[in-house]
Amino acid sequence: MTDLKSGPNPLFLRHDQLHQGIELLFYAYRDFTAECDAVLSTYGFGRAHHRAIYFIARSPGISVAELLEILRITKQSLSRVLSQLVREGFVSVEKAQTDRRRRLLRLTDKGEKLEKRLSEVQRARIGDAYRAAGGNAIEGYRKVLLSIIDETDRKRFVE
Amino acid sequence: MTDLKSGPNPLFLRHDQLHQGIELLFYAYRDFTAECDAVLSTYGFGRAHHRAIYFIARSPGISVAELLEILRITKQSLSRVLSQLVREGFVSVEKAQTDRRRRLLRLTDKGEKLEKRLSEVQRARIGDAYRAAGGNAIEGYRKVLLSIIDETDRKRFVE
DNA sequence: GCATATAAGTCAACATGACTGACTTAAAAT
DNA sequence: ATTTTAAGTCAGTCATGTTGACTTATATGC
Repeated sequence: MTDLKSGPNPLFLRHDQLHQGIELLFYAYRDFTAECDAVLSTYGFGRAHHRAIYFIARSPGISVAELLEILRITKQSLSRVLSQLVREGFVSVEKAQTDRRRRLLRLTDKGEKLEKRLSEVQRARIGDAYRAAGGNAIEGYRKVLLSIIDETDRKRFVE
Repeated sequence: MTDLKSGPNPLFLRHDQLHQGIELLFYAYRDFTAECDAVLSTYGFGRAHHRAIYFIARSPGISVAELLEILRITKQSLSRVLSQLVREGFVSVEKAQTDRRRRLLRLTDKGEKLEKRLSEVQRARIGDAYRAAGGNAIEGYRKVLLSIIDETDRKRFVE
């Protein structure tokens, strides 16, 4: 495994450096999601509900199709959690004015309360990490994760 | 949401900056795992098999208890995938010499072949991202993710 | 206006991966 | 000899993902 040089790129990466990067992502995701999972379970919800709630909160009035694109799951999978969230009064649905086939999703007051609670937990964790790592590191974190993401979805992060 | 200053910490973080950090992690994890999932499904395996294979490869001779600590799942969940991997000849088990209750796990040649294939996919993705982001960014990525991880597990990354 | 395409929802069936709690077995430690 | 530990197992449950086929309503293009 003692790789030698490989081309003009000055950035030489050993396997163990790459594995460290892989494992950091695994452990961070594991711990990042665990906290909210605990809150959600007290509502009888799971991670799938959280994802729906989260992205509806970011884009009030998002359509079902748009949400499916973000989550990359099947209509059936989303429909299960979505109809549960609507039935229990966390999410409201209204027909779009221009295209009345589209159903636009919004959080109700009850939904917003839950969303705030969950987002506070996550903002606290990432905020603490950002502060511990420092401003320079944040930019690096963003750059690397953005490059990991499929090219088609990177445009979601233009500011 | 136009927060004003908050204390002596010079690093001021707006909600939308934190949400960007949260979403980067979501999309990156989604895309990072998707590629391997496709390979695994051709073997009739899932993500859980991959995680076992991956960490056995990193620590040949790891015990079941150690693996459970890393994955933070129940014995039953691990046992299902592990016994499947052993039955199909991807993982071998031997009793520890000193403590014969402990079962030490190793990849077989067949298991190593699969592991190499999966790791190559992941190393390529993270390697490309590292190169695209640059050496400085890598350090930032590491710092932030390390701070997201539960304190008890950070020691896994001392070099 | 009619044919086609699209957005959404639904039904049935299934796989995977997580969980709990209780129990067994073997071996180590006290 | 008793207790603790490591591992495995049994039985049942739940959440979240999948597929494929079908319906309904609406929009769009000819």
